[in-house]
Amino acid sequence: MTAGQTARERARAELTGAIKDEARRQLAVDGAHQLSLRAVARALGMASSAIYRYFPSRDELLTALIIDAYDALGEAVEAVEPVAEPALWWHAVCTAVRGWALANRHEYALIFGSPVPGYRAPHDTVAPAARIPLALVRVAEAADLPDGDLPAELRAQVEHVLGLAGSTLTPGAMARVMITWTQLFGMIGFELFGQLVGSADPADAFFDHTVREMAAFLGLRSPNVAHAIGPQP
Amino acid sequence: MTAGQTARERARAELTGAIKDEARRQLAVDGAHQLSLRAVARALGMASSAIYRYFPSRDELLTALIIDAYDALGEAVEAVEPVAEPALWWHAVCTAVRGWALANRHEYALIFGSPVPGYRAPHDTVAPAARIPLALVRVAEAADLPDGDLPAELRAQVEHVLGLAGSTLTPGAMARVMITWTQLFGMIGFELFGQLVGSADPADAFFDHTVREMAAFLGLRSPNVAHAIGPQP
DNA sequence: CCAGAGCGAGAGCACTGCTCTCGGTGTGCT
DNA sequence: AGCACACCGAGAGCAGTGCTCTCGCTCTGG
Repeated sequence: MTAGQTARERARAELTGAIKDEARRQLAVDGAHQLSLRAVARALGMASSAIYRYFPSRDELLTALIIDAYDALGEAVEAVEPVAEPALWWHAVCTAVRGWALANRHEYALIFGSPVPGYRAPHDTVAPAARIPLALVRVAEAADLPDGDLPAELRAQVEHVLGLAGSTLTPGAMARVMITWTQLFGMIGFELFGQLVGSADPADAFFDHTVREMAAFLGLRSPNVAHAIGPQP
Repeated sequence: MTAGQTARERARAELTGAIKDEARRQLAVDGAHQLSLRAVARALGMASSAIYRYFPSRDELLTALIIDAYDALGEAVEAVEPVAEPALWWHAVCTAVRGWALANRHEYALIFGSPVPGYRAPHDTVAPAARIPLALVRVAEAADLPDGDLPAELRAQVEHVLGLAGSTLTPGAMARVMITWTQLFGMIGFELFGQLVGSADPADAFFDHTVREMAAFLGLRSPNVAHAIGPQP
């Protein structure tokens, strides 16, 4: 894939990657707020102004990191191997999301926390962002989920989403997937941002139980042999 | 209430309030990231160094704003008048939360988005933060919710929370309240932070439907349906 | 082989949070 | 009433930031 590139192009791609890597390193340590272009340049031994040859602004660098984070999370989720029993598969996918979030909390905060710059350009991020809910849809499709009554307006929206996703789910089932989707990220966000500190502070048990409850809400049959296969640490 | 205060104390309280008001104004316009102590001082016609007589750092100012925001949201939620039918009351409370969030999105992002400074001091904020989940608990107490099976570890946590909240709910019901709590804020956060942009973008219908579904999940009878199916533990 | 695009470095601007010092002023105690 | 002291506002200053501009050097396509 690097064939046909001039030396300059290769150097540019390499340096772009190095800048992102260093930025990601600082992001993981100090958070998005502390990320400084000058500090990145300093760590790379280059003048701060040279960074602007690769990223026109700090926000553009952050946007690039956001897209990469979406992709990393998407890959982590898609790496979950399908299991015949949808409830178990569901549990594995949810656990993968949480595991990635806990392991990369600043990157998670970058994509699911409050938008850091004035406003994010949504169009570059919407495609990689869709990978995670799509993974949830794939699990749901493996089960035979009942439909459900939906108000007309919502039904139209959901059917449009079904078209985008190329999914065979019924609108009622898709709506429930969307509900569990928001629940999952709400719970993980609360855990990461300290909102559970007074209640379900070590959130493992709460997370595990909630995922099961949401699976039941979705319509996935819950495997009552809980001790057979436990959650991955 | 201002009796017994010296002129200096009154002036100090007044200026402290003025600083917070101006900061809140800038927050609402530009977001937390853009909030600048110097700009606040400039707007108030004072030297930037004088601000530090009232707030020792920018983060302290933000923390004060966070606590105020929690209280404002708490008041908005507690201002919801109880209704005899719990499902309706529930709906009103959830709608109040969303309404406040939409009307004060930067303040909402400040408290429920990613923690802006290195790390926030949690202990000053945990008390006002508890007002919102407590309001949800109060609604749940008005209904006769069934219990549910809980793993031992989670059950212990939930019972501890019940003690803190002084609630008469069963552990199973309390756990479901916590699940719906995280769902509610996950959904609102997704709407505010643009995560629903490709799917349920005008989120009114989705929100409305989800609140009803979560009420049914909780065990509140839906007012429009004769006898909704209760949750299955 | 050479014009022009790409590139790195440095200086510089306007801004930030924060500190320190310096006078003036209101306050509580004697 | 007088006074010591804590409090307060202003200004200068430090270190850091994002970003721009200009200057030479180098690699590249024609």
